[in-house]
Amino acid sequence: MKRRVTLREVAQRAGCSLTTASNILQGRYHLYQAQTVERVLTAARELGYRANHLARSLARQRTCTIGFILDPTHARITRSDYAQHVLDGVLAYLEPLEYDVKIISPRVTDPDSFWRRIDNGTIDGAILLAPTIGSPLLEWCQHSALPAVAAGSTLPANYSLSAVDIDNEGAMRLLVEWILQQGHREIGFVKGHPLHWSAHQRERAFRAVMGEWGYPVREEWVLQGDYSMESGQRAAEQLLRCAALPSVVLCANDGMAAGFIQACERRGIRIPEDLSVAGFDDEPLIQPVIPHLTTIRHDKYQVGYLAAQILLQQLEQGQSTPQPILLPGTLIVRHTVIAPRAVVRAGIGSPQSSEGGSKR
Amino acid sequence: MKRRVTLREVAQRAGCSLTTASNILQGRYHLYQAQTVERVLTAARELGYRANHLARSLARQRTCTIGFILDPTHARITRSDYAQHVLDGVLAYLEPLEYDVKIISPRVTDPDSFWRRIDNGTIDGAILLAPTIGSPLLEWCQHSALPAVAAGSTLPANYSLSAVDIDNEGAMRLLVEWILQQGHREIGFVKGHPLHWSAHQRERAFRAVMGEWGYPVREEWVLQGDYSMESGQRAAEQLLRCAALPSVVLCANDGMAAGFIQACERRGIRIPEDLSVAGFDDEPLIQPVIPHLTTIRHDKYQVGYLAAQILLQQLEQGQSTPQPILLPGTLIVRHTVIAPRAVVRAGIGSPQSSEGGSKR
DNA sequence: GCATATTGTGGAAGCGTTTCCATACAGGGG
DNA sequence: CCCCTGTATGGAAACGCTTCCACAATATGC
Repeated sequence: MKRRVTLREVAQRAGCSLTTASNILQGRYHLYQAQTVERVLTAARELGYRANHLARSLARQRTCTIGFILDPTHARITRSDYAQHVLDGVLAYLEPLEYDVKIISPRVTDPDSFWRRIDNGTIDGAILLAPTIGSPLLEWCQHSALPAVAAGSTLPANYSLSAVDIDNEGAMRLLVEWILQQGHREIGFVKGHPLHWSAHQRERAFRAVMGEWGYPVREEWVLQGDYSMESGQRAAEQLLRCAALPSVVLCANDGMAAGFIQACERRGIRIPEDLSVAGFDDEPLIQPVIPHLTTIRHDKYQVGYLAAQILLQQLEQGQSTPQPILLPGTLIVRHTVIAPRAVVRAGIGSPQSSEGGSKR
Repeated sequence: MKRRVTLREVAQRAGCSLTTASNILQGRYHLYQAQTVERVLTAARELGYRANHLARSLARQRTCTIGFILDPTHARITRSDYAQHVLDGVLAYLEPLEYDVKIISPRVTDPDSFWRRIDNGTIDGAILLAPTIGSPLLEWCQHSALPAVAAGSTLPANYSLSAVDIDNEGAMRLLVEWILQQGHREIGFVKGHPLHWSAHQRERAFRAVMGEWGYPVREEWVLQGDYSMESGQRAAEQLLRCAALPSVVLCANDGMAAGFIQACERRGIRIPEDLSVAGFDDEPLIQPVIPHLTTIRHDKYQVGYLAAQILLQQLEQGQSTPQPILLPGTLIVRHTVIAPRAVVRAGIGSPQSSEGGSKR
């Protein structure tokens, strides 16, 4: 393993100083005679010189590397589809800018090594992947000087941290309003994982729209889930024990919708003839299972892309005030939601409160 | 953004030299008086000192970071399920050892910047994710001094590069022999992507076992695919145009098997009553779609884990001779393969050539 | 012809560590 | 009392690069 070529050797060969070689290789040609520039450039080429980023980073006091930090409370999160898309977006934005991405997935719990693991001087900034409620990441972030942005979680305003996420509330409003417009009034809801902000946001939007339209939420139809397929199944089983059934059930994500539908069909409930079901996320992995799920689609790739962009902005023009960015979702109408029996071809309801439900 | 605490400040506060502070913080307590050790340690704690890895790397001439390098010929590979599992394994092995992982996904084609992108002094070694045939990665690797190991591709012997992969040939032999033992003789095959070594290995094993048992391969039943679901569908459509059909079709991966089965069912062919189908990979994402697919399972996580292990071994005890590691697959018998009509409850064939087909 | 810009170049001090080696001092054996 | 060994510590040179600033040499203005 032969030693790497250093700048000193290039300078020597070109017969000039380190300074000159450094400047020229950084493209500051105008400072020097064309002849000198030429000499340095050929020397570098002939020796196969590649700058040592480590030394450069140390001298420049910036590494051009950002950390993609996985929340330790998720188990093996790289396995999640979500993480992948976001990472893809991050890479897509950062690659052309010659920024590197370091994956950090702290598995230690002790706060000291945790901290050390993340911020040891090798990254300029951090993208926190979907920090959950009470995550040590957020705690860390409050005390750290390192610029950071959260990707995939909309944090409450009291965190002074930029965040990029899909607009959970807006998208859920969209869905609920559409459902109401279809004539549904008896609406069930399967909640997401209680440690995810998104779960609360989706539920809150559901309740808000119901309130605005003046329809009550029946609590026995609101079921706890945790975003997993199995929890969707459990929710279905629980719901089917109720005396009366809603006409539609909204699941806080597609996975639970899939589980829910499977469990229903196993019990002889036909979807959508007997019961309408809607999902959320338009998860491509779910599509082969439940091909016709009516759901909300949003762009996770874009979340990563924008998060990277925001972070770089912060790096370049100093810490700006944290701005939350919300990406809108779109309603994907397929075939698991139909109008409820009672109102098929009858009058369709409209909001009772004057103007609450406009989309952002 | 206040400056980081440096070693110098710790030394100053502890009233000792840089050397002393450095040594003590590296745990070389025995060199110093207990009192001094104590002073340095508390000084560091009080100031919240964290070593700058950059400077350390420069001084030590190793970065404790390895690159996880995506093949530029894959588009957006982070999206593939395969990559995720391997990455997961890599992280799992490297995290406890305090190694960092840098994701590098070169999107440039020009070989110079490509090279610079990968090896700029910031990584000690590289894990190449499933390099494909003719990939620039392999070309790079031949000329680079950086230790590297390929994960997820079994390279031909002339590449002097360690590789960790699933045992494509062995696993396919397992499957084909089992299929033959079920009594099948008329066997179709859907090939994988022609730029993946695995595709050739799987096909080669299929042909080898057929040869060893003395049964011909009917070329009109050997169809080109590319590992995608769609290509499985196309293969089915093409096969169904043949005058005669095989009794079983082996697809080189689960995705194609899923597409194949869907296309068959659409045309009224029942699986497995009319036609048996086997997959390969036991892709969890496919399972919800085709729950009962008979297939081969292997451990991608382990591929990453071992690749990382091998790489670190190379780093620590110098470049050893490249060793290929193959992880065995296991046969998962579910319900998409049944004995062919003709031989149900009849005599079962056995190898004609004496001893070719033993598992490795 | 002199003071003043302008242009091209290099010296040297960082950046924050590690580590080789030297030094200072104490104690022990002759 | 001197030499040797061993222990505790610090000086200083790396590591490879960037960049501030000074300097020399030439060109410009009056």
